[in-house]
Amino acid sequence: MKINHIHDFNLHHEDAFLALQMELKSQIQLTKTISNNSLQNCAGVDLAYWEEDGESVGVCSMVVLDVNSKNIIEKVHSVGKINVPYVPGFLAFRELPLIIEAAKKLTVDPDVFLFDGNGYLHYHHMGVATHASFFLNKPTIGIAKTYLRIKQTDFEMPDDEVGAYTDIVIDGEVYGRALRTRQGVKPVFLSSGNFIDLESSYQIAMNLINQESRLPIPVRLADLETHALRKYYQENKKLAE
DNA sequence: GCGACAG
DNA sequence: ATCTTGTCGC
Repeated sequence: MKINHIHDFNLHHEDAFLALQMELKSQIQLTKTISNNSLQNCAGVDLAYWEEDGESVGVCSMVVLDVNSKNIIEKVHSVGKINVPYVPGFLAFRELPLIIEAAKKLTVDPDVFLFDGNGYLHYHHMGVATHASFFLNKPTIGIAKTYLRIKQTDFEMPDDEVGAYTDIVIDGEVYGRALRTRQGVKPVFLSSGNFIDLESSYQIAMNLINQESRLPIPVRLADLETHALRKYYQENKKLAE
């Protein structure tokens, strides 16, 4: 698929990262409603890391699912050296290079991308799901497994029922939801990435939950895929020595 | 010094 | 994210 060129990553300092986040946050659009009926396919995105010759290496995999049949339409991935360290609030800068590289390999255009991480639920509304949307030009949704505490605001635990949620409100604004995707399992933290509203994000995410995981199927599959790919690359590395 | 900290 | 064993439950 075609990728927007909005900026490169030759900037490696937090103040530059912050300036870029402030610039992009003004372009976020969270009013669009997207119904499950209008959805054809949905992509899940995740990364895994390991060390190789003292360097950090990562693999990003995208799994595209047909929303109706729940069948896998396409799988792509990218591998490469990771040059940016993880800093809370700046995850996108670490993961985007491989995300973009993987997206370029897609032959289908997913209607929506689901990310392992936050979107609007972020210090500056610029989680990886939101930031990636500017490159992908597609609606994105963020699904984080642990809570990112913003302005000392804790989340309210939702009831232990499938689909139950509590809005995460900070300074009077709804950032996202603590969402119980499965009964008896810890909630996930849902937020819009971009080009979609929170309620649609919720409906789409819940429609992709099965008994396998608390994560939407495409994200879960991408998660499994990155682990399998890491194992594959590490074993090939050993064979090469 | 201590706690916080998406992945 | 990753390092790791057993263990409880469907």
